[in-house]
Amino acid sequence: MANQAVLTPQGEDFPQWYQDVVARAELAETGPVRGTMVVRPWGWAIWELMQADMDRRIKATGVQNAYFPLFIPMSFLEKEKEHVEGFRPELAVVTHGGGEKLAEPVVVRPTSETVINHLFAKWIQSHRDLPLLINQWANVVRWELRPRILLRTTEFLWQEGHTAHATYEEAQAETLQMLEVYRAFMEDTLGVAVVVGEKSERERFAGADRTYTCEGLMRDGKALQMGTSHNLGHNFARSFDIQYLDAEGQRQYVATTSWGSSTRMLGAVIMAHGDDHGLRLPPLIAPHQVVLVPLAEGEVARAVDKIAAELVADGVRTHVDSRFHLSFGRRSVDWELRGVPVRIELGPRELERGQATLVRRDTRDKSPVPIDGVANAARDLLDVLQRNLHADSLAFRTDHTYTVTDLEEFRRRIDDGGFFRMAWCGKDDCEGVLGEGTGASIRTITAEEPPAPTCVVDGAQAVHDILVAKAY
RNA sequence: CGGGAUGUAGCGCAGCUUGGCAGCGCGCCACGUUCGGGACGUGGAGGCCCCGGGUUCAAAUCCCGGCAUCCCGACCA
Repeated sequence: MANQAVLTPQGEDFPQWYQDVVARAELAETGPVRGTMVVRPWGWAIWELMQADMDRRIKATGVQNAYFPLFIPMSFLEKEKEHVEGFRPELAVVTHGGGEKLAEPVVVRPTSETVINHLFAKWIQSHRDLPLLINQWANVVRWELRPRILLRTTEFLWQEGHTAHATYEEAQAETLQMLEVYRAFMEDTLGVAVVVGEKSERERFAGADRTYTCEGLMRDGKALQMGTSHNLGHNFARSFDIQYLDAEGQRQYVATTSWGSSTRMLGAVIMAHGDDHGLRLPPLIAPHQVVLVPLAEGEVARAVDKIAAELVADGVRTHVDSRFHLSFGRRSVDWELRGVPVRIELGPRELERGQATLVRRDTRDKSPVPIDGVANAARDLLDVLQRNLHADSLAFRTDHTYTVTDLEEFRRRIDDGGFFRMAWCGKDDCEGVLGEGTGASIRTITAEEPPAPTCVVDGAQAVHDILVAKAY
């Protein structure tokens, strides 16, 4: 009891309860170099399921996986002016190799537009080579000043998609298609309700024409960017001279896109679904979907094994916790902390009555179920949980989205967290004013009508509906 | 790079003011009793007190210098 942490969200800048869930669910820890992360087996097992699901969705759009180098010549980055200016402050630069000072420093990739576009220029000759749709799963390094475990780490693992198209319009369509892939993944697989929208100019990816984002709302009221999709227009094509011969025999620049999602999503799942008892995992990404906890060895354990076999036969990821040297309470709470969606507990008295206890992690409700039907009941519960977590997340976001028409009201309430929906004229100055002293930024520009006719900042004609929040 | 703090057992910390045997909780190991929501008892293992220098009979403790990490700002998937 003494060491039982209270995981109540603090509403602080970086809440202790989040760190507690990460640590006590044994998901990840900090590496030896500032800001690096170690993903522990349980966290990695979750990540693998997320990765497999995302990978399947990406490939379903016709994208192929490939792999590109970790080291990029500095000169590659310098080819795209905005790009290098955007990333320079957070580059890890290698100056020595093989005991010698390098003639040209190489950077550890912060993202791979430059090296991939360099190769695109070689690979693309004809309009028949287009579209070229590539994705890579890789680790990248950004020397962030303020790392946060899983949410912003110096090194992180992600997928980055890079595509080249014959026209700007096709690139735009690809950008939006991948945004939709992300949205569907976040909502259907992770159970996190997200807002999709475009980024403002100052939030845009360095080198992009247009940047789109999926923003989730975390339990502490802060927004988190969970995936981005960029239309890079002809910017990189010109810098890297990626041209093709069109059907009329004319040389044309391609239009490119890039889009990415990272291990940050693991942090997002914790922050969006975690509660005072630890992690709550959507069944689709739960390494164990059902854990069975027998109270005793012998007859009870054998009955549990039989239920487990039924579940396995049904394709349910099942685990039997036979750590009899630990108390029942410990075994039970362990899986709760780790977020396992459904538990089946069976004791000797229950066995006599022909019943087992079915426990769901989302609500923590327990119910007695006949042993004969408990495997089916557990399997059915998985679908219920998957939907319920999303419903919870959506309800939370709806409850914490406020329309404001007055700048003072916004300033007064922004610290309480949530999305603030408002009308905006689109001017950079006004965005600056919004952020001043509030620490908030425009998270998305949605496709909806502005909620008021005039900009909340300067009273000019409003052209955008924006969502503003504090963010990670 | 500015402001604040901290480095002591695997983890979390006390001890420092006022120098005098290296401590506590958790975890770990052994045995026993337990096991329906983070069990208990007994016995054990585990230390470059961040690093370097200085003061002193004596330094985790005082002084000087360094390094590292964390928190708060600016930057960011």
